[in-house]
Amino acid sequence: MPAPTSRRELNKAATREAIADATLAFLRAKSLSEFTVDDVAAAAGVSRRTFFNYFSSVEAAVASFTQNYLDTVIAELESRPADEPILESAGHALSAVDSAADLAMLAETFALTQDPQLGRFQLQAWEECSSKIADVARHRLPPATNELYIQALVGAVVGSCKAAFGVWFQEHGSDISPASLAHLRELLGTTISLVRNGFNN
Amino acid sequence: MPAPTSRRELNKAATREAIADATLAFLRAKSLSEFTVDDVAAAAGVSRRTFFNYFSSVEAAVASFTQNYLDTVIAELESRPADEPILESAGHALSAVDSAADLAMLAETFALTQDPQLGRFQLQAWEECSSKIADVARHRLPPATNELYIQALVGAVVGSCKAAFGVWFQEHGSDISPASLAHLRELLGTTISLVRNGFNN
DNA sequence: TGCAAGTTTGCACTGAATGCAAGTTAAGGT
DNA sequence: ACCTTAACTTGCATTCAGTGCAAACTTGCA
Repeated sequence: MPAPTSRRELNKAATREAIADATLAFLRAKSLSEFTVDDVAAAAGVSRRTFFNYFSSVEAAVASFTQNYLDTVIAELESRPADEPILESAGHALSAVDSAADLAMLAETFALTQDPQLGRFQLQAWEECSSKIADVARHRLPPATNELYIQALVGAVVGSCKAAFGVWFQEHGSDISPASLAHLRELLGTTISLVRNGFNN
Repeated sequence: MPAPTSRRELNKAATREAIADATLAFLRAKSLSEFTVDDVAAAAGVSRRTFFNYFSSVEAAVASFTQNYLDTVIAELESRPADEPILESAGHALSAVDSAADLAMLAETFALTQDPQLGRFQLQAWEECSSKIADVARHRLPPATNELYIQALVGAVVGSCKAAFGVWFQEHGSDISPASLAHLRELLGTTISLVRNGFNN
């Protein structure tokens, strides 16, 4: 991936990250209603107006972390061989993304989901993810594949894996130790195979 | 269900419905940014402040339709015999709710989902639905059942059925004819059996 | 009838979100 | 190095969302 890295791009990316980070920092300390966009903008060293040039709300700023994580998984999925069974690819893609940073973020976003105001935006990130995965699936499955099959498959995979992450988070909180990660991978593996082989065991 | 129907309750329910209906009426004609809460409140014959006593936003008001539909399905699910296999119960519950009014609403909410601002709230309705179904499942499945199994199952069922509704809507739009409804039921049936028997056919 | 509890409303206030125009900064050609 | 152009940032002004509060009004009940 030859990043089209002009100076402008770099600045934008840095600003974007600064804003998102500042937002997250506030959320670690306070709830949504206890700080304002002005606070975040100031902390990120940027004007209020610039904040809104990057994100349409504080909620959207936090959701960017989840989006990043999910996009990474999707990139991983796309890089799998095209003839691999798609559920197997999914399993590998999920296992491949396990850097501490990524997963710590994901765990944190699960914690944030407790606030429905933030949860909405997280859900939307997953939804967008679903539609991107559906695109990938459409290209990988035989061309004549039923649209229902594709969409139901993606819905089931994403829905159940999200649930698996939820179970993991409920048990381990923000614990990112190797043991915890191994458990996560096991949960995801089990889930994928349930989807593959059916829930009627 | 002995409705605890005092006069107060009736008034509240009527007001709530009036507000939700007025909101929907505006959305049929205009997009979110083209009218205000004041407009809706006026149309519902209620003050702006009262609108907010019932719903925290226009988006939440529309989402109430989806919530109602999903709650109906859940009630149906709960009324199934406790020893019926749970995926079978799910299939029956989905088929049972097929009044034209309910499904027309559902189709409409799918159309509205195009606006992400509204979509977020719809997603949240589905999410709440998932957690309610998980409660039901926890009571129906053997007590020792793995939490992962429960959550993954519910995630898969809800995720794939939502997808099935999406496919149906994409093909039929707001067509509520018997033929269209038959097709919907077929799509849902196929989806449930995919979840039951696995996507790896 | 009359009191207690539940509801509606208006008012006031904070802060989100967006358009616009003026100021800054980077990119690329000369 | 200089200038032009396009991209980006900022401040300002405006509209409207959302909430707390207190005063009016309804309903439930003794």
